[in-house]
Amino acid sequence: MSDRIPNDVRTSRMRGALMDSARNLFLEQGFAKTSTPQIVKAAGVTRGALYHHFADKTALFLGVLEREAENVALRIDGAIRPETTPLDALRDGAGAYIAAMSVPGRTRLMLIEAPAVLGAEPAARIDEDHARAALREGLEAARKAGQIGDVPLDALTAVLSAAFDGAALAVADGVPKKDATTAILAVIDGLRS
Amino acid sequence: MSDRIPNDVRTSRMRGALMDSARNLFLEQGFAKTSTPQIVKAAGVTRGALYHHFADKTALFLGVLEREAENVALRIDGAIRPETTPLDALRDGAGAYIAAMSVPGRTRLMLIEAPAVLGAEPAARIDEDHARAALREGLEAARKAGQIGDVPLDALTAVLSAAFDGAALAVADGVPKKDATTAILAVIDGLRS
DNA sequence: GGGTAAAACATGCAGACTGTATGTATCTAG
DNA sequence: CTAGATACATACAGTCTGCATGTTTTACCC
Repeated sequence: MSDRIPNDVRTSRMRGALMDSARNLFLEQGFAKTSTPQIVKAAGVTRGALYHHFADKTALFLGVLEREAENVALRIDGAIRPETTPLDALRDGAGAYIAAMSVPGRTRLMLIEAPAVLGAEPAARIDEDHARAALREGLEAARKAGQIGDVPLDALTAVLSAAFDGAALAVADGVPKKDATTAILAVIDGLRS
Repeated sequence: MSDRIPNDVRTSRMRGALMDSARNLFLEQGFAKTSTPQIVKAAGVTRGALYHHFADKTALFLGVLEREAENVALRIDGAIRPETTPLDALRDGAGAYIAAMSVPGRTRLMLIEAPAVLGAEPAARIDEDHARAALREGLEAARKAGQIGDVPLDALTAVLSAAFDGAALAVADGVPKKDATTAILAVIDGLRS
């Protein structure tokens, strides 16, 4: 045949297709209720392909999750104007985070299922590499600028990150986005010293 | 045999034994990695008994979870002295919550797996009936007393509840309990108007 | 207190899923 | 062009969940 496809592009296409199908199904049904036969059927391939490219079902989930986290982090970075004060940057970032999380099913995927499927610490590590890193740097900058008091940074990052997640989940549960944003901003502003 | 046992006590004993075994295994291994054969083996009965008393595996999990949430709520209520101001009561409650959550595996069970297994809203409803109710009332009282500003209560409750959870999870992940408490108290104190 | 209905439990079975082992086609490199 | 590696398909073993069907124990009524 004349349609020779190099192995590397073949691989990346297959991995992409599997992750696309998996992402859609995970967003709709969640991880547990999505079976590998369903995923490969939606992608038009067989389970052999899946298990050739991913060690197991959770490895596929991990891949999906990392792409998702990157997209969220991108939207946050895009929302932060460089000339603002650290605390105002946090405020902007909070709004962008809530907005980015309003993609249907995304809160369940990233905030509910990821820790359950991968374990709390591995899931936190993914967040650590993306949105949470921005949060921690923001807090550090705010403290160096004297905008917030002397609170242990690791703990404060964890607590605030969870507060952001709570706001996003509340929105997904029907709380008006405006109210959730008001609440998060009240918490951030409260840190001001 | 002379050891006739009335059905109601038989039922409550069996349900209790199953929930005890399940709780231990869930705390150790998590929900997904705990099989019903394991649970009934630890309880010294068969799967028939389990499926006679519980509709399915998640119903058993629900029972375990409700008992756990009650115990946590009890410890919080016990820590709040009635004569304190609303905001100080919140501070005491926060400490008690973090302490109550330090039972090994409890954060994973209640904060990680419960939303994943039961869904975010049903899990929140359980919390709503226990610890979260106290939080909301505390916030309402603090606002009526003029201690905190005018922030939408539902949203603020959700955000703060998540912040508490984040503190408890951070402790389970190795953050010093003292640091986590400091961070949570900083957030609570920040609400003071 | 005997006997029937109902509840409590045990056993056996069907369907589905995950992960792996093995087979075949396609690509790569010398 | 050919040997070997890589990509994928097919087939299989083991395990799990939920249900259906048995057996035993308790409840109730005459």
